[in-house]
Amino acid sequence: MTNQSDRLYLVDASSFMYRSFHAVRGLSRSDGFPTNAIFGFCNMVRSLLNTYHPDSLALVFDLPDPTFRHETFDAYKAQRKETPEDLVKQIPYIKQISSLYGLALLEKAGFEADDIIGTLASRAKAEGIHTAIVTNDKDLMQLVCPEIVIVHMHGQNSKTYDEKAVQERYGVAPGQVVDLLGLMGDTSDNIPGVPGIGEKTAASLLQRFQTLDSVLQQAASIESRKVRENLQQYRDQALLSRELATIRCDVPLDATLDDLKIKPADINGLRNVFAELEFTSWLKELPQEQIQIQTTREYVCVDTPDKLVELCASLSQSNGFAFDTETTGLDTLSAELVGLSFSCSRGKAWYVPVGHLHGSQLPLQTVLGALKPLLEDTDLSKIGHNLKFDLQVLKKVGVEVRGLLIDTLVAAYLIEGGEARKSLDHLAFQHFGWSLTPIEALIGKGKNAVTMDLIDIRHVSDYACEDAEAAWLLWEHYEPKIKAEQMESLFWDVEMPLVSVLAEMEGVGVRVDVDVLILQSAELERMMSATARNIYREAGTEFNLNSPKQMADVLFGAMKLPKVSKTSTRADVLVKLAEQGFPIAQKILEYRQIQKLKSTYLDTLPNLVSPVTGRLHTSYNQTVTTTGRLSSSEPNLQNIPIRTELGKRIRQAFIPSEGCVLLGADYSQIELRILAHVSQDPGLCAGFESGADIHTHTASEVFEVPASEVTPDLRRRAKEINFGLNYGMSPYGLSERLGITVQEAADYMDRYFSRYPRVRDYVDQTLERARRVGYVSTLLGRRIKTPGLTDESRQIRDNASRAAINAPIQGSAADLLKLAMVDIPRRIHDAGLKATMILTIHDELIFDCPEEERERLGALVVDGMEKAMALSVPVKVDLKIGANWAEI
DNA sequence: GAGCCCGCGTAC
DNA sequence: GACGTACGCGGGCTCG
Repeated sequence: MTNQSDRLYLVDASSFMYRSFHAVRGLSRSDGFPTNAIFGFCNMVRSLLNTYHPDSLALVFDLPDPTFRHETFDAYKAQRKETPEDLVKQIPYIKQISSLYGLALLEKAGFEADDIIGTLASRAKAEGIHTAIVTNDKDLMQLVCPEIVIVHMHGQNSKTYDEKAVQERYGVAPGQVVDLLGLMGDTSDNIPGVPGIGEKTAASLLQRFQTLDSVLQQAASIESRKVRENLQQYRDQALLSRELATIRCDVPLDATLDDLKIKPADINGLRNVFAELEFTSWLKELPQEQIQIQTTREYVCVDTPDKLVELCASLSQSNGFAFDTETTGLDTLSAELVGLSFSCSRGKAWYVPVGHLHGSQLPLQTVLGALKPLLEDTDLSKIGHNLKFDLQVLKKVGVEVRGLLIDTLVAAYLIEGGEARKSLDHLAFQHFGWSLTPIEALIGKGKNAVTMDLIDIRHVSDYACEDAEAAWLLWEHYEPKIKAEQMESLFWDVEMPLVSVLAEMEGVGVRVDVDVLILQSAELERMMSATARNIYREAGTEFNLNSPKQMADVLFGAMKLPKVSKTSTRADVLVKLAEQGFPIAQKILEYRQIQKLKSTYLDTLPNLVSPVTGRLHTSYNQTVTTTGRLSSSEPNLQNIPIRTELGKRIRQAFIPSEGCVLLGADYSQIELRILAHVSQDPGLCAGFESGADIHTHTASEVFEVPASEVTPDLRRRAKEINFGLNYGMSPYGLSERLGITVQEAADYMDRYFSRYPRVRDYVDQTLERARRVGYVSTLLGRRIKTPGLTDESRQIRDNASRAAINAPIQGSAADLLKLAMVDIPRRIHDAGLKATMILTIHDELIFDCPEEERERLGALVVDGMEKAMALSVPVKVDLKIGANWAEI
C-alpha cells in the first residue's frame, strides 16, 4: 500500500474551475462580484488537502491560446464557447488563493494541462514516485499504470481509478484508451472519432481486436454493415482522433518535481483574501496566528539497537518528553501496542515500532527494557494528548508511567472550554497552521478501516512522530496560558493527578450480575407487550409506539385528544392528559418507562461487560462538559435509574467483588451549600449551620411558618424553589414544576429573595461580571466562558444567563468532588487498604470495599470528602453500605 | 447502509 | 417555548 501523502498530486485545475462555475449557483459578494467559481474551486482544493494530505501537488491550468492540436485539426475544441466574463473575473483569485495555500501553479503556452500532467507524471514514474491525477476527464485514463492513478472528485467524495478500475469502467485497458477515443471520439473536445461508434461499440471492437490499427486492418471482417463501412470510410479520421487524444509526455518544462512540494500556507494572506471575498466561515477556520513550524523535521524510526540507545540518551537528558502510543484500536482493554513515539524538542521525534505485522523492528522486551525506566522515571515529565489512554495501554505491557503528567487535551479543555474541538489535529492546525496527517490516510475509514499493525512502519513512523511533536508543541503553547489564566493549581493539583485516578478507575471497572439484567429484561418484555396490546386496543389502531411522530398523529389526530401541546407527546403532556381522564396516556407513560429501562439499560449493559475482565468499564471523560463535571459513557453509569422502583431495581445488578461490599458516599445538598458559601447569604448559611433540613428551613422562611409546622407539601414546594435556584429558575419553570400559576410562582420567588437577599445579589453580580469579562469562575479558578449574555435574541440571552448562574455552582461542586477523588485514593494507599474507588456520579463516590475495611474506609472517605475544601458552611457527607447498588 | 438530527428520558 | 449539566435510545431523514 502506498502512503497517499507520498504521492505526487496533479490537478486538472481548469476543468475544476469550469465545473465549479457551473455547479455552484448564485454565490456572490455583497457588492455583486461573483465568487461561485472561487468558492467551488477552493472547496475542492481544501477537500483534496484534507483527504490526502499530499506532500507535493501541482494545479495545472490550460491557457486560452491555441495549442499544437489546433494546428493539427482546425475544429479542435471549436465548439467551446468563450470563457464567461463572470468566470474570467474570478480566475486571478483562484490562482492567488492557490498560491497562498502554498501550492504550485503550472501552465505553458502551446500545451494543454493534460500534456503538462502527462509529462510530470512520466517524469515522476521514472524516479519511482507515484502520481495521482485529479481530474474528471476520461482522456487522462490513458496514463493509468501501476505508478499512476486517476482520482475523480465528486463533491466531498472521490473515486480512484487504477488499471483494474479503468478496465471495469471502460471495458478496455488504460493502454487502449487512446484507441477507444480514436473510435468513439470525445464530444467535449470536438474530437470526431468514427460516426456511429460510441463507447460500447468501441470497447467491444477493442476487446476483439486489441488495437485501433488492427480494428482498421480487419474492418472488412466486421459483421455490422454500418460499423464496417464507417470504419472504412472514416479511417483517417479515426487515426487523427487518436492522435489528438494522445497525451504528450515530452513537454519542455522548467519546473522540477521538487518545485511541486507544498509550501507552508500564508495564513495572513488567506485571511485578507477570504475577508475581501466575504468567505466568513473559512475565515473562522484559519489558525489564530501564523507560527513558523519547522519545515525540516528529523523523524527517526528506531529499528536498531544503536538508534534505541540514541533515543534513550536524548530522553534522559531532557527534563521531560512528549510521547504517544499507536495501537490496534481505541478500546484500551482489547487494543494492542503497535508502537511508541517520542519528542523532546521542536522538529525532532522518534518512532519505536513494536507490534507491526511486517517490517524490521526491535523485540518488545528490548524496547521496554530501555524505555520503561524512562517512562517510570519520576524526574521526567510526560506530555501527551489524552494521556489516560496511553497510561492504560502501557499498563498492559507492564509500564507504570510516572513523573509529572501533562495532558495537552486537558490543558486545551481548561483554556478553550468543553465545547471546543480539541483533537490533536485540530489544535495543531488551529494554533500552528500545521495540518497533521489524518489517521484515515493510513488506516482508511469506516468499514474499510484496518488496524495500525498492518500499515507499513515507515508511514506509521512519520504519522506517529508528528503526533508526539504536536503534543510537545501544544504544551509550549498552553503552559503560559495556564499560568496567565491562574489555573496552575487547578491544572497541577487537580486535573493532572485526576488523569491517573480516572485511568485506574476505568481499569478496575465494576462487577455486574448479568443474569439479573437478563431476568429483568425478560420480565419487562412481558410487561411491555401486555401494555402495548392495551394501548392498541384503546387507540383502535396499531402503530409504532416508539415513534413520537406516529403517536402524536394517533393521539391528536385519529383520537382527537385535547392538544395540551402542539405535537409533543412528552411525559409532562401525557401526565396532563392522564389527569384529564384519558387512560391511554397513563398506559403510554408506563410503556415508555419500560421501553426506556429495557433498551437503554437492561439490554445494553450486558453487551458492554468486558470479556477480558468480566466487569463493566465505563469511560470517564474529563474534557467535555462546560462546567467542569466529568461525564461517563459506554456505558453512561451516571444516569442509572434510581427515582422509580422499577428503574431502581437495575441497580441490583451492580455488585461488589467477592468478599466485598459497596460503599457509597454522597455530598448532602452540595450545590446549595456552595451557593451559601459564595453568596454569603446569612439566612442560607444559618440554615446549614443549624444542621436542620434545608428544605424545611427554606419553607419556614418563605411561607412564614415555624419549622415545626412545615407540612410535607410546603417542604416539597421549598425543595423545588431550592433546586430551581441553581438552574436560574424562571417563574414559568417553577409554576410548571409546582403546578401553580406563573403569578404564584413569581410571588414565591419574590418572597425567597427577600428572605435570602444576598442570593439575589450574588446572581446579579455574577451576571454583571460575566458580561464584563466574558466568563465566570469556580472556587478553584476554573474559567467557564459565557457567550450570548448580550445577544440580541432574548431567548439566547436568557439561556446564557441561566447557564452563567449555574456554571460556578455546578463547576465548584465538580472542583470539590475532583479534589476528593485525587486525595482519597492516596489516603487509601497510604492506609494500606485494598478498597478501590470504582464510580463517581457528580456528588457521589462509590467504592468496592473488602468487608473487613468498611469502617476504616467509611471514616477515611467521609473525612476526605468533607475536608476536601473548606466552605463557610458545614460540608456533610452521607455514607451507605450494601450488597448491591440498590441498597446504597 | 452509514451518519446525522430529533424527540424523548435517565441521572445529578 | 418557557429552569442547569450530561449520554443514549429509536425513528426518520439525507446522502452516496
